[in-house]
Amino acid sequence: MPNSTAATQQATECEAHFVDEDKIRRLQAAMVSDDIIDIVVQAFRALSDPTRVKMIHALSTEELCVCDLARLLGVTESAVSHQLRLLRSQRLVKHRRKGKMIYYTLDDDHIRTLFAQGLEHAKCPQGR
Amino acid sequence: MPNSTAATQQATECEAHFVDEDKIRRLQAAMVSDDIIDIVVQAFRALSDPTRVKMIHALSTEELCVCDLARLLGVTESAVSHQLRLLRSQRLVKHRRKGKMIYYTLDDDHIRTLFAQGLEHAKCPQGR
DNA sequence: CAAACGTCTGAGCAATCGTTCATATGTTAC
DNA sequence: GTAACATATGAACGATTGCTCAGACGTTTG
Repeated sequence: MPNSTAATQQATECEAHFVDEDKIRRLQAAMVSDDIIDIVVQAFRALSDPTRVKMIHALSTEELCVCDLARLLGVTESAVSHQLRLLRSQRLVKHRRKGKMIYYTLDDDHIRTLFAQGLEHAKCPQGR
Repeated sequence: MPNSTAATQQATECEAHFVDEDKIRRLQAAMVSDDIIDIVVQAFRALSDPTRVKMIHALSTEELCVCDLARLLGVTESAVSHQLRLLRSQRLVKHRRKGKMIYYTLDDDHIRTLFAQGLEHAKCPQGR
Protein backbone atom coordinates (compact mmCIF):
# COMPACT_ATOMS: atom_id res chain seq x y z
CA MET A 1 0.00 0.00 0.00
CA PRO A 2 1.09 3.63 -0.55
CA ASN A 3 3.78 4.09 2.07
CA SER A 4 5.78 6.68 0.20
CA THR A 5 5.42 9.21 3.03
CA ALA A 6 6.76 6.76 5.55
CA ALA A 7 9.31 8.99 7.23
CA THR A 8 7.73 12.40 6.72
CA GLN A 9 4.66 12.02 8.88
CA GLN A 10 2.29 14.84 8.15
CA ALA A 11 0.92 16.35 11.36
CA THR A 12 -2.47 17.00 9.80
CA GLU A 13 -3.70 13.46 9.96
CA CYS A 14 -5.48 11.61 12.63
CA GLU A 15 -3.31 10.58 15.55
CA ALA A 16 -0.37 10.66 13.19
CA HIS A 17 1.79 12.17 15.90
CA PHE A 18 3.20 9.48 18.18
CA VAL A 19 1.84 6.04 17.42
CA ASP A 20 1.39 6.59 13.73
CA GLU A 21 3.58 4.77 11.30
CA ASP A 22 4.79 2.17 13.74
CA LYS A 23 1.25 1.05 14.43
CA ILE A 24 0.34 0.89 10.76
CA ARG A 25 3.55 -0.90 9.87
CA ARG A 26 3.00 -3.43 12.62
CA LEU A 27 -0.56 -4.03 11.45
CA GLN A 28 0.55 -4.34 7.86
CA ALA A 29 3.14 -6.89 8.88
CA ALA A 30 0.47 -8.90 10.68
CA MET A 31 -1.90 -8.63 7.72
CA VAL A 32 -2.64 -11.78 5.80
CA SER A 33 -1.51 -11.86 2.18
CA ASP A 34 -3.94 -10.79 -0.52
CA ASP A 35 -3.97 -14.28 -1.98
CA ILE A 36 -5.11 -15.79 1.28
CA ILE A 37 -7.63 -13.00 1.80
CA ASP A 38 -9.04 -13.75 -1.61
CA ILE A 39 -9.57 -17.41 -0.84
CA VAL A 40 -11.26 -16.57 2.44
CA VAL A 41 -13.47 -14.02 0.76
CA GLN A 42 -14.50 -16.39 -2.01
CA ALA A 43 -15.35 -19.12 0.46
CA PHE A 44 -17.52 -16.73 2.43
CA ARG A 45 -19.03 -15.32 -0.70
CA ALA A 46 -20.11 -18.79 -1.75
CA LEU A 47 -22.08 -18.94 1.48
CA SER A 48 -23.53 -15.46 1.26
CA ASP A 49 -26.61 -16.24 -0.78
CA PRO A 50 -29.78 -17.90 0.54
CA THR A 51 -30.16 -20.22 -2.44
CA ARG A 52 -26.59 -21.43 -2.19
CA VAL A 53 -26.75 -21.80 1.58
CA LYS A 54 -29.87 -23.91 1.29
CA MET A 55 -28.20 -25.98 -1.38
CA ILE A 56 -25.15 -26.50 0.81
CA HIS A 57 -27.38 -27.39 3.71
CA ALA A 58 -29.32 -29.94 1.71
CA LEU A 59 -26.17 -31.39 0.19
CA SER A 60 -24.55 -31.67 3.59
CA THR A 61 -27.09 -34.37 4.36
CA GLU A 62 -27.22 -36.35 1.16
CA GLU A 63 -26.41 -36.57 -2.50
CA LEU A 64 -28.92 -34.77 -4.71
CA CYS A 65 -29.52 -34.16 -8.37
CA VAL A 66 -30.23 -30.80 -9.97
CA CYS A 67 -33.98 -31.27 -10.21
CA ASP A 68 -34.17 -32.38 -6.57
CA LEU A 69 -32.50 -29.16 -5.53
CA ALA A 70 -34.65 -27.13 -7.87
CA ARG A 71 -37.87 -28.54 -6.49
CA LEU A 72 -36.67 -28.37 -2.91
CA LEU A 73 -35.80 -24.71 -3.21
CA GLY A 74 -38.62 -23.77 -5.55
CA VAL A 75 -36.38 -22.30 -8.20
CA THR A 76 -35.61 -23.08 -11.82
CA GLU A 77 -33.29 -25.94 -12.63
CA SER A 78 -31.33 -23.45 -14.66
CA ALA A 79 -30.83 -21.22 -11.64
CA VAL A 80 -29.68 -24.19 -9.59
CA SER A 81 -27.31 -25.22 -12.34
CA HIS A 82 -25.77 -21.78 -12.46
CA GLN A 83 -25.22 -21.77 -8.72
CA LEU A 84 -23.83 -25.29 -8.83
CA ARG A 85 -21.36 -24.15 -11.41
CA LEU A 86 -20.16 -21.47 -9.05
CA LEU A 87 -19.88 -23.94 -6.18
CA ARG A 88 -18.14 -26.39 -8.49
CA SER A 89 -15.64 -23.82 -9.67
CA GLN A 90 -14.61 -23.32 -6.07
CA ARG A 91 -14.51 -27.03 -5.40
CA LEU A 92 -17.19 -26.83 -2.78
CA VAL A 93 -19.28 -29.49 -4.45
CA LYS A 94 -18.43 -32.45 -6.64
CA HIS A 95 -20.64 -34.37 -9.02
CA ARG A 96 -20.97 -37.82 -10.43
CA ARG A 97 -22.98 -38.86 -13.42
CA LYS A 98 -25.50 -41.68 -13.32
CA GLY A 99 -27.31 -42.00 -16.60
CA LYS A 100 -29.00 -38.74 -17.44
CA MET A 101 -28.82 -37.48 -13.92
CA ILE A 102 -25.92 -35.77 -12.24
CA TYR A 103 -25.65 -36.12 -8.49
CA TYR A 104 -23.98 -33.50 -6.37
CA THR A 105 -22.34 -33.77 -2.97
CA LEU A 106 -20.24 -31.51 -0.82
CA ASP A 107 -16.61 -31.79 -1.76
CA ASP A 108 -14.87 -29.93 0.97
CA ASP A 109 -15.29 -30.81 4.62
CA HIS A 110 -14.04 -27.38 5.63
CA ILE A 111 -17.12 -25.89 4.07
CA ARG A 112 -19.33 -28.25 6.02
CA THR A 113 -17.81 -27.12 9.30
CA LEU A 114 -17.72 -23.52 8.16
CA PHE A 115 -21.40 -23.68 7.38
CA ALA A 116 -22.13 -25.43 10.66
CA GLN A 117 -20.29 -22.67 12.46
CA GLY A 118 -22.35 -20.03 10.70
CA LEU A 119 -25.50 -21.90 11.57
CA GLU A 120 -24.49 -22.07 15.19
CA HIS A 121 -23.85 -18.36 15.14
CA ALA A 122 -27.31 -17.74 13.71
CA LYS A 123 -29.05 -19.96 16.23
CA CYS A 124 -27.31 -18.48 19.22
CA PRO A 125 -29.67 -16.11 21.07
CA GLN A 126 -27.11 -13.37 21.55
CA GLY A 127 -26.31 -13.64 17.85
CA ARG A 128 -28.61 -10.70 17.04
CA MET B 1 -42.72 -22.53 -2.12
CA PRO B 2 -45.08 -23.50 -4.95
CA ASN B 3 -46.21 -26.94 -3.86
CA SER B 4 -49.66 -26.75 -5.37
CA THR B 5 -49.07 -29.89 -7.40
CA ALA B 6 -48.17 -31.88 -4.30
CA ALA B 7 -50.46 -34.85 -4.89
CA THR B 8 -50.64 -34.86 -8.67
CA GLN B 9 -47.07 -35.80 -9.41
CA GLN B 10 -46.44 -35.28 -13.07
CA ALA B 11 -44.54 -38.21 -14.51
CA THR B 12 -42.57 -35.94 -16.78
CA GLU B 13 -40.17 -34.73 -14.19
CA CYS B 14 -36.88 -36.03 -13.05
CA GLU B 15 -37.01 -39.09 -10.87
CA ALA B 16 -40.46 -38.02 -9.80
CA HIS B 17 -41.67 -41.58 -9.96
CA PHE B 18 -40.78 -43.46 -6.79
CA VAL B 19 -38.66 -41.46 -4.40
CA ASP B 20 -40.10 -38.12 -5.36
CA GLU B 21 -42.26 -36.23 -2.95
CA ASP B 22 -41.16 -38.14 0.09
CA LYS B 23 -37.57 -37.18 -0.47
CA ILE B 24 -38.41 -33.55 -1.09
CA ARG B 25 -40.74 -33.43 1.89
CA ARG B 26 -38.13 -34.96 4.13
CA LEU B 27 -35.55 -32.45 2.93
CA GLN B 28 -37.97 -29.61 3.38
CA ALA B 29 -38.66 -30.76 6.92
CA ALA B 30 -34.94 -30.81 7.65
CA MET B 31 -34.46 -27.39 6.05
CA VAL B 32 -33.57 -24.53 8.34
CA SER B 33 -36.10 -21.73 8.61
CA ASP B 34 -35.75 -18.76 6.31
CA ASP B 35 -35.11 -16.49 9.28
CA ILE B 36 -32.12 -18.53 10.36
CA ILE B 37 -30.89 -18.83 6.78
CA ASP B 38 -31.04 -15.08 6.52
CA ILE B 39 -28.89 -14.56 9.59
CA VAL B 40 -26.36 -17.07 8.34
CA VAL B 41 -26.28 -15.45 4.94
CA GLN B 42 -25.83 -11.98 6.35
CA ALA B 43 -23.01 -13.08 8.59
CA PHE B 44 -21.22 -14.69 5.67
CA ARG B 45 -21.97 -11.74 3.45
CA ALA B 46 -20.27 -9.45 5.93
CA LEU B 47 -17.15 -11.54 5.46
CA SER B 48 -17.38 -11.77 1.69
CA ASP B 49 -15.50 -8.62 0.81
CA PRO B 50 -11.73 -8.16 0.95
CA THR B 51 -11.92 -4.72 2.55
CA ARG B 52 -14.23 -5.92 5.28
CA VAL B 53 -12.26 -9.10 5.87
CA LYS B 54 -9.09 -7.09 6.29
CA MET B 55 -10.89 -4.77 8.67
CA ILE B 56 -12.16 -7.69 10.69
CA HIS B 57 -8.70 -9.18 10.73
CA ALA B 58 -7.09 -5.97 11.93
CA LEU B 59 -9.80 -5.39 14.51
CA SER B 60 -9.47 -8.92 15.80
CA THR B 61 -6.07 -7.89 17.10
CA GLU B 62 -6.68 -4.47 18.52
CA GLU B 63 -8.94 -1.46 18.76
CA LEU B 64 -8.58 0.92 15.83
CA CYS B 65 -10.00 4.22 14.68
CA VAL B 66 -11.39 4.96 11.23
CA CYS B 67 -8.29 6.67 9.93
CA ASP B 68 -6.06 3.85 11.15
CA LEU B 69 -8.12 1.41 9.16
CA ALA B 70 -8.20 3.71 6.15
CA ARG B 71 -4.45 4.07 6.08
CA LEU B 72 -3.84 0.42 6.80
CA LEU B 73 -6.02 -0.67 3.91
CA GLY B 74 -5.14 2.19 1.60
CA VAL B 75 -8.71 3.30 1.06
CA THR B 76 -10.73 6.42 1.76
CA GLU B 77 -11.94 7.06 5.28
CA SER B 78 -15.37 7.41 3.77
CA ALA B 79 -15.20 3.95 2.30
CA VAL B 80 -14.10 2.55 5.65
CA SER B 81 -16.90 4.37 7.38
CA HIS B 82 -19.47 2.94 5.01
CA GLN B 83 -18.22 -0.57 5.61
CA LEU B 84 -18.08 0.02 9.35
CA ARG B 85 -21.68 1.07 9.23
CA LEU B 86 -22.57 -2.24 7.63
CA LEU B 87 -20.57 -4.17 10.21
CA ARG B 88 -22.11 -2.07 12.97
CA SER B 89 -25.63 -2.68 11.71
CA GLN B 90 -25.01 -6.38 12.07
CA ARG B 91 -23.42 -5.97 15.46
CA LEU B 92 -20.12 -7.35 14.30
CA VAL B 93 -18.20 -4.36 15.57
CA LYS B 94 -18.80 -1.92 18.37
CA HIS B 95 -17.39 1.55 18.83
CA ARG B 96 -16.50 3.90 21.62
CA ARG B 97 -15.88 7.59 21.35
CA LYS B 98 -12.77 9.22 22.72
CA GLY B 99 -12.72 12.88 21.88
CA LYS B 100 -12.90 13.33 18.15
CA MET B 101 -11.88 9.79 17.46
CA ILE B 102 -14.07 6.75 17.38
CA TYR B 103 -12.44 3.43 18.16
CA TYR B 104 -13.78 0.20 16.80
CA THR B 105 -13.47 -3.35 18.10
CA LEU B 106 -15.01 -6.66 17.25
CA ASP B 107 -18.27 -7.09 19.06
CA ASP B 108 -19.13 -10.67 18.42
CA ASP B 109 -16.80 -13.50 19.33
CA HIS B 110 -18.61 -15.81 16.95
CA ILE B 111 -17.38 -13.73 14.08
CA ARG B 112 -13.84 -13.98 15.33
CA THR B 113 -14.00 -17.75 15.32
CA LEU B 114 -15.92 -17.79 12.06
CA PHE B 115 -13.23 -15.68 10.46
CA ALA B 116 -10.51 -17.84 11.98
CA GLN B 117 -12.19 -20.89 10.53
CA GLY B 118 -12.31 -19.29 7.09
CA LEU B 119 -8.66 -18.38 7.38
CA GLU B 120 -7.76 -21.91 8.33
CA HIS B 121 -9.67 -23.15 5.31
CA ALA B 122 -7.76 -20.77 3.07
CA LYS B 123 -4.39 -21.73 4.46
CA CYS B 124 -5.01 -25.45 4.23
CA PRO B 125 -3.18 -26.86 1.18
CA GLN B 126 -6.06 -29.02 0.02
CA GLY B 127 -8.31 -25.97 0.32
CA ARG B 128 -7.92 -25.26 -3.44
C1' DC C 1 -18.05 32.27 18.85
C1' DA C 2 -15.20 30.15 14.54
C1' DA C 3 -11.82 27.07 12.66
C1' DA C 4 -9.95 22.49 12.47
C1' DC C 5 -10.42 17.76 12.71
C1' DG C 6 -12.41 12.95 12.71
C1' DT C 7 -16.23 10.70 11.34
C1' DC C 8 -20.81 9.89 9.15
C1' DT C 9 -24.10 9.98 5.44
C1' DG C 10 -26.80 10.53 0.98
C1' DA C 11 -26.55 10.62 -3.94
C1' DG C 12 -24.67 8.81 -7.95
C1' DC C 13 -22.12 5.54 -10.72
C1' DA C 14 -19.64 1.42 -12.50
C1' DA C 15 -19.25 -3.28 -11.53
C1' DT C 16 -21.02 -7.48 -9.99
C1' DC C 17 -24.85 -10.72 -8.85
C1' DG C 18 -28.83 -13.89 -9.35
C1' DT C 19 -32.29 -14.83 -12.11
C1' DT C 20 -34.90 -15.96 -16.52
C1' DC C 21 -35.17 -17.35 -21.20
C1' DA C 22 -33.60 -19.67 -25.17
C1' DT C 23 -30.60 -22.85 -26.72
C1' DA C 24 -26.86 -26.36 -26.57
C1' DT C 25 -24.90 -30.69 -24.82
C1' DG C 26 -25.03 -35.33 -23.38
C1' DT C 27 -27.57 -39.54 -22.19
C1' DT C 28 -31.29 -43.04 -22.66
C1' DA C 29 -35.11 -45.33 -25.03
C1' DC C 30 -37.24 -46.45 -29.10
C1' DG D 1 -31.28 -42.68 -36.75
C1' DT D 2 -35.20 -39.54 -33.69
C1' DA D 3 -37.59 -38.22 -29.50
C1' DA D 4 -37.48 -37.35 -24.70
C1' DC D 5 -35.17 -36.00 -20.78
C1' DA D 6 -31.53 -34.01 -17.32
C1' DT D 7 -28.35 -30.71 -17.18
C1' DA D 8 -25.29 -26.87 -18.87
C1' DT D 9 -24.54 -22.50 -20.82
C1' DG D 10 -24.68 -17.69 -22.93
C1' DA D 11 -27.11 -13.43 -23.24
C1' DA D 12 -29.87 -10.11 -21.09
C1' DC D 13 -32.28 -8.00 -17.36
C1' DG D 14 -33.13 -5.76 -12.82
C1' DA D 15 -31.18 -5.63 -8.30
C1' DT D 16 -27.46 -5.07 -5.28
C1' DT D 17 -22.70 -3.82 -4.11
C1' DG D 18 -18.69 -0.86 -3.02
C1' DC D 19 -16.76 3.08 -4.15
C1' DT D 20 -16.24 8.42 -4.70
C1' DC D 21 -17.65 12.93 -3.91
C1' DA D 22 -19.75 16.61 -1.47
C1' DG D 23 -21.47 17.93 2.46
C1' DA D 24 -23.30 17.34 7.40
C1' DC D 25 -22.42 16.25 12.20
C1' DG D 26 -20.03 16.18 16.66
C1' DT D 27 -15.92 17.35 19.27
C1' DT D 28 -11.87 20.01 20.54
C1' DT D 29 -9.10 24.09 20.43
C1' DG D 30 -8.31 28.84 20.38
